[in-house]
Amino acid sequence: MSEQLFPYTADMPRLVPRLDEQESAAWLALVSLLELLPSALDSQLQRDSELTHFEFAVLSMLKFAGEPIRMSELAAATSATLPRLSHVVSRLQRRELVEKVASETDRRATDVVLTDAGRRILVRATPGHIALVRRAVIDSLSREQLEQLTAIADSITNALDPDRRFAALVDGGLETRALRARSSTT
Amino acid sequence: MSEQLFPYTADMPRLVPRLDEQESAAWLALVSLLELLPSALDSQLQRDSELTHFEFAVLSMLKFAGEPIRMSELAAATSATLPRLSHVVSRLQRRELVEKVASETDRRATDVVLTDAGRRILVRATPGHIALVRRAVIDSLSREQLEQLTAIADSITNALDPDRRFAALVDGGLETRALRARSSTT
DNA sequence: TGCCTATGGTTGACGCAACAACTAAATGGA
DNA sequence: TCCATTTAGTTGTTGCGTCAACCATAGGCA
Repeated sequence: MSEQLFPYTADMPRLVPRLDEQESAAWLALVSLLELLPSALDSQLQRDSELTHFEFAVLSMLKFAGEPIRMSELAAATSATLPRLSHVVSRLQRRELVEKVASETDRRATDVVLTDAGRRILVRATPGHIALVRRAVIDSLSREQLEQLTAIADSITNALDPDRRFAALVDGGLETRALRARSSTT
Repeated sequence: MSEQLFPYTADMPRLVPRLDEQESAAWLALVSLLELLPSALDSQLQRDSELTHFEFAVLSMLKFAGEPIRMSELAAATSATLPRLSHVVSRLQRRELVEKVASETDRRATDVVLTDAGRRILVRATPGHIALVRRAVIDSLSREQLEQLTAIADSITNALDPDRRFAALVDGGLETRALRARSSTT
């Protein structure tokens, strides 16, 4: 009788140990999540606000920062590559949701700011988005599971990006900036 | 002093409650994961085996099943839409990694099987892929966290797809089939 | 039998992302 | 000062995914 039960436990050269049943279950569950959740986010935002989830994240970060941000900083904050961000920001600029400003301190650099229109779109898009996030994620989990999820996701992203090149910058760079920008307008 | 700390706690119409700090942390961590993990999987597989992660999943499911599978069944098993799968299977067919067979019982339906070449590619691609999955996910987590992850991911996918239209079919459809197919060749 | 709807799947157009190649400006020596 | 290297960002190409439209068959049911 064969022991070959799950796809990822299938026979293969044994340089790397196969996944046991528990590991396999966790991985398959995660893979399903990786397929389903992003499309759900994109289609809700696209339908209701003509934004991709990534565009929404970019606008959110800009609003959070409250002042112009370097492209490279924004890329790190959204876990994206610079080419990707560049294309997205160009599109958002064409729609007049953001503005590009040449940096004065470094003439290679580009800073990005949210326009008023961008802010309006974002504010309008947010409730529906949060509703989905709640329905799909937050409300399906207990408080304990929320903490577990945070720890688990952090472990994985840390393994994928040990140098924190794509770290969310919420603490560190952006956060202190955001507070500064905010207090200066108070 | 403003309490506006995280993007998702930003002010907005209050029809839907904002995320508190714990919810926000979990969500941001998950979003980073959703950006980083898929690209890591795709780029490893692409580099080493000229496969996307989704193509790998399709081939895996076919190997697991051990016999021709309905397109629609395969779509559910891989959490994909039928158009997406159709395109992918056509590409895989062009590369002679899978074969399409007209079903005899239902003349609208298409069944898909792994070719020998497809099996070889898959076997060659698997160790490197598993190595990444281990390095990034499995080995970063404790046994307890693996169980937590399974439960959490299942809750979320269940909320996103309550009718289980995109359920992995590992138990139920495919599993029993796979066992049957396997015992018939013993 | 004939129709009507539902199901299974394919196709083409369009939009977004990855990758590589490129320009321009800054930095760090010799 | 001059050159080499690194950093910041943009652009073009190519490939994949989504969506809508479509065709063909199956399954009621009158």
